[in-house]
Amino acid sequence: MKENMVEYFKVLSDSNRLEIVELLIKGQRCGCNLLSNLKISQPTLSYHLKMLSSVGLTSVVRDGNMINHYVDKDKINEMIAFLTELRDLEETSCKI
Amino acid sequence: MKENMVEYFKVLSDSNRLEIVELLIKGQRCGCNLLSNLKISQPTLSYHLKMLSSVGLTSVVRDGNMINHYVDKDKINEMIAFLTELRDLEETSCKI
DNA sequence: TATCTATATTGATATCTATCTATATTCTAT
DNA sequence: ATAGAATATAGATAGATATCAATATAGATA
Repeated sequence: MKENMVEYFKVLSDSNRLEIVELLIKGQRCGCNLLSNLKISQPTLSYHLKMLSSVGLTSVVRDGNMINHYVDKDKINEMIAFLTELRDLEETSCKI
Repeated sequence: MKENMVEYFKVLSDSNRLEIVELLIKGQRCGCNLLSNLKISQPTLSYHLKMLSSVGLTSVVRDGNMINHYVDKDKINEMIAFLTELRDLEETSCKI
């Protein structure tokens, strides 16, 4: 669980990738569409999309020439659950 | 807001730092205490603690020789709020 | 089959990151 | 004032990261 979180945080800790997720969460899009909304080259976009899918934050579905990407909201929910549990960990006096 | 999130994600995207946050969230601790719970050198710990506090995820309070660190739970709540809003962004048909 | 479009890969590179050892600083207490 | 403990800084380094231009691949269609 925690190792997954480190991966998710790492993948979301880039402004272009976070932007991509914000675009995709509203509905699936192809790379060419994303490209027109970002200021990066096509190979760089391809690299970021691979990072996102490599940890499962996004998945793809082919549609002819285009490959549509979409966000796996379950992964977002996992992050929310993790942070909520973290926040709610009880204080203890056992520190050693 | 979003730029803050990129920073928070970046800072939490390291297993040692996430471990530190998990330890601190249960109550404030000094560096020497953290050190005994981690497998890193003292300068490396100092570096990580600085990263955490530089984005405001932690703060410090001096207690004699020791410096106690604690997590700012408001920042965790900000992350939860951001991810929740992200997840709940409505789908639209306007993709361009 | 030839070509066009969308996407992926390669190779290069500049910058950033995590880590260490060695040393310095800061504060307390003797 | 000196010594000890906790913490910070400096300098070095191996490895990771984001980026690009150039090129390759895959699928659709004329």
